[in-house]
Amino acid sequence: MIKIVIADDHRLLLEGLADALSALPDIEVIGTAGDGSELLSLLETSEPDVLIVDVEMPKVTGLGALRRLPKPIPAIVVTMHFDDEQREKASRAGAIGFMSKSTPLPDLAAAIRAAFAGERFVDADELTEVLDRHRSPLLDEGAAALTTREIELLRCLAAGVSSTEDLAHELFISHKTVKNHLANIYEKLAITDRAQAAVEAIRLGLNR
Amino acid sequence: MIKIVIADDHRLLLEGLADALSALPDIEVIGTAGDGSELLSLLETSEPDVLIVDVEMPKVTGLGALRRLPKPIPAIVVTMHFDDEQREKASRAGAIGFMSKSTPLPDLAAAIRAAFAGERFVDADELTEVLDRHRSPLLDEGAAALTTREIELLRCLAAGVSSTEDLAHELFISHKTVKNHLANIYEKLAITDRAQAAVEAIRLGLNR
DNA sequence: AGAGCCATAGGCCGTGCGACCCATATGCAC
DNA sequence: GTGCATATGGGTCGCACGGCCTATGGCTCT
Repeated sequence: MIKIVIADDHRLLLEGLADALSALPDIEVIGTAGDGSELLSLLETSEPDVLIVDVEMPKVTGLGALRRLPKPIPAIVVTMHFDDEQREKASRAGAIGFMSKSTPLPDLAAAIRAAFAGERFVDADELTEVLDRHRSPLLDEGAAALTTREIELLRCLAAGVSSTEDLAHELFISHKTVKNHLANIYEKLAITDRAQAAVEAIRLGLNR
Repeated sequence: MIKIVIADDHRLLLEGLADALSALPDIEVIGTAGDGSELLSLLETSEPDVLIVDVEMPKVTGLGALRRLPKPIPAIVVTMHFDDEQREKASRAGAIGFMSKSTPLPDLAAAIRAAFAGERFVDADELTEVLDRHRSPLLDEGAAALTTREIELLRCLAAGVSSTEDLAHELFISHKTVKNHLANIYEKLAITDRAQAAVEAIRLGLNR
């Protein structure tokens, strides 16, 4: 029996989903929540095997809740509008699967079982996308355009060298040049500051 | 035959070491460098299997050079004064082994062979240290003292939420409180800004 | 009843940072 | 040659950030 908790602010969908999933022989809905904070307090007392979480919710969003799980629980993120950015964010917040709200129920059930088994659920759309991404080895659009100097700078960031002056000293250039390189990095990676740059640098494996 | 390059600013030690290692049947010293930038330019033309690098060097330090390797090469870091912080930094810069300059030659040779074989060389001191660290599961002194709220904040940072306003919105608190939490985190982890905090957060596994 | 920690909130100050400019030199492509 | 990208250096401006301080309410432990 797979114990699940569902969080969605659309009561109708929430209850319908709970009913439908409860009807399945191997799935038991042990709780539901209407927003992220409800979900979090619910998790203090119950221990589901899998979470079904809506992205868009009042108070604490689904992704916000995922980041604040007391301990990691496989989560499947559900959403209305599914663009790549959403998917990316969900993935980074720790979601193990992604589904559109228009996904047929059997597919969702399959995703739940896969998540329970510790597998990462991948739907067809995502699969092709991931394959595409890995074909040009791993690098996202912006990251591919990074120059060698920019990568060196990101390496330093990933190693904890963060101040302009330290970076300038480490790379033997003026602090002005450091700021120019940083600005270029921000634009290419679509980020705004060095904290995000450090995160990206590590995600791109530049800390190794 | 294991091809190695040695970088050390103490010429005597450098040459002595090169001679001694060359005398070994399975090791060939294909180049030496007196500082980090020499090392880097040397690596543009030659392809050693293993690097021996001194931490303290003029111009580009050993660790700085390691971070800027065109492609990853197993490196053994050598140093005079060997404290835990040095070791930690070296490890993060990508060093595969660490040795004191007082290490007997056969041990260094063993480390080179291990590095060449793709193994991670661990000397006795380090082994006990690592075991100690893993006994109290992984957390460094400061990290153990982090409160739940501080960890939530670090999670957000690791997820790319960096601005004070965004963090405040994500955690449903005032931006003043965010800054207080951040200041406490900085002190506990001995860092100075959110870029370093993001790096630490990921290192502590808070992105999962 | 006190001591201590945590989470919350606020004030003040100096400066580091990011946004937006421009300039120069080099090297590569066509 | 004329471009274009890269690496370097510079300037200005306004705001966000980090450092340092006080304060209050809730909670636990003694």
